[in-house]
Order: sequence, then C-alpha cells, then structure tokens
Amino acid sequence: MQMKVVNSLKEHGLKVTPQRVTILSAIEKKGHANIDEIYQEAKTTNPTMSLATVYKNITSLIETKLLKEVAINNQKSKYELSKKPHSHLICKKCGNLEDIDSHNLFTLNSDKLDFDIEEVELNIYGICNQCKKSN
Amino acid sequence: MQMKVVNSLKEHGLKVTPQRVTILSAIEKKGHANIDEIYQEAKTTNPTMSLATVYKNITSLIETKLLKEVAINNQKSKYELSKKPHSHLICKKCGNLEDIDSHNLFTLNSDKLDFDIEEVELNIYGICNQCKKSN
DNA sequence: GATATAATTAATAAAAATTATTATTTAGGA
DNA sequence: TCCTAAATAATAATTTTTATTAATTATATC
Repeated sequence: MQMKVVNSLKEHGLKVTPQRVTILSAIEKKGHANIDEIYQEAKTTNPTMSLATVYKNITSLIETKLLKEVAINNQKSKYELSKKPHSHLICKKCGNLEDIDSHNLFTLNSDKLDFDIEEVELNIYGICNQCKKSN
Repeated sequence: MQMKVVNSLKEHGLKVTPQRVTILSAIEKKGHANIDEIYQEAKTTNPTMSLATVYKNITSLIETKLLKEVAINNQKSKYELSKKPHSHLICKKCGNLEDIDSHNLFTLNSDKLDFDIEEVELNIYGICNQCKKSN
C-alpha cells in the first residue's frame, strides 16, 4: 500500500478503501488524468472497480481538497493531487498538460480588486516542444 | 438585425442566419453564458430554435474564433465573444464570472519555456463582493 | 481479535449532456 | 429568380454523469 496516499486519506478524514488508494495512485502515477484515464489505469490494479465509484470518489476527494480539478477548454477536466500553487502549459495540439512553477513567471502588482482571492490559476495554451518537433 | 454581429459573421466566412445572429446577440447581451443560458436567451427571440443548433453553432463559432470557450472548475463551460486578452474573476460561491483587464495586474518575466504560447488564461477563483455582502 | 454500524462499493438504472441523422428549409452566389 | 451547398428543426442515438439499492467493508468500541 502507498503509505503516502494512505496517510493523506486519513489526514483528510476519509476511510482508506482499496478503491481510493488505487484512484489516488493512478493520478499520482499519471500526474494529471481525466475520468476515463483514471478509470482505465485503476482497473489494471483493481479490475472490478466501477466507473461510478471513480466519479463518486473524485467528487469527495475534491471536496476534501485532496484533489484539484483542472477544467480545460476543449477537453474533459483533468484531476491532479493538491500541491503547491503552480500553473499549466496546455498543448492545443496533443492536449498534453504540464505543470510549471509560476512563482517566478509573473509578479503580482497586487491591487484592490474587491474580490477575496482564494485561488489563482493560470493556463497557458500553445504548442508543446514535442509537437513542434513531430511536425 | 445587429449590424455588428452580422458583419462579424461575414468577416469570419460564416453564413448569416437568424439563428447565429440570435446566439451571438444572446452572448453579447449576457457577457458570458453557458449552453443552457444561451439557449434560453435565444429562445426568447427565436422560439423555434433547436438546442442542437446551439451546440452546432457554438462549435463552428469557436472554430472560426468568433467565440471563446471558458472552461471553469465545477461549472459548465461558458462562452464569450472574442475580445482583447483579459482574465476572469470567478466566484466560487455564486459562480459569477467577471472580466478583468490583466494587462497591468501581472508583469511577465518572460523566460525560455520551450513552448509556443498561443494563449494565456488566468482564472482567479474567490468570493465576489456581492456574495461577501449577502452573507 | 470479534462485533456493530455507518460508510463504501458494484451493478445497474436513470438522468443529463452532447452528437449524429435526416428531411426540409434557406442563404447567397450565378 | 434559380441552384446548390449549407444550415436548421426534430429527433434519435450516444456519451457522460448521477442516483438507487443490496451487499460488502472499514473502523471504532468493546
């Protein structure tokens, strides 16, 4: 069992089921994955896993902040383990999504926005290096 | 007929149908809207409008860059008329989405990312002023 | 370690969202 | 005005997501 994942579930007050461990491990392995990718990956470990279980757990894992949704134009949402704030490079050709550390990329000029910021997400769409080379 | 919308369709090489004019006008009126909101608004003008027509046109309007999708965590995608680059303030309570000019909000420190940037999208989630007051 | 109980799961049905099909209508050029 | 390809309405089909339910299981308490 993945100790890291097990502890994470306990810390967030969720029961440690094999299904949850499998789902989180699948996401950790892939970095980012949509529902179908998670389901496929999870089934290699746990063939009897139900798709409905994946949906239900994704929901509760997001509610408990263990997972984060990444909504993407023209694709199904992907999910990632919660980690320190970062941004994404999203390839418009192959759809690949890659984390980037945005800490030094931008400098916030602050400002009064009359809005309580809880979360800042920067999505950068373009063509990744892989795609540039392959064509 | 909305001259602006009609010209926009012509410029993008799309036939000017009443349905398209209605859809674009609905989005322009609302600023941002998801499929259902567009459909509902459009039906007030054109009651025989089919939902499938809305879906089909949203697709071709995006392909021709007349519209832009805004994928949002925990909501259905919204659509907006293409306009100059900007960012969004997204309220996690009421779901409202508001444009902000991000031109002066951040300063890009450039960098070599090995990625051809086509589009940068910054989504800021939080609680809007309205919601802060109402509770 | 055994047991009680509430939560979780698999299987499935139901609902919601999106896309495909097709006959008819229409926009726009000849 | 007429022709033709494109667009539309209506609907079916498909895909995606959520709800239901009976059976199973994690975990707290003894």
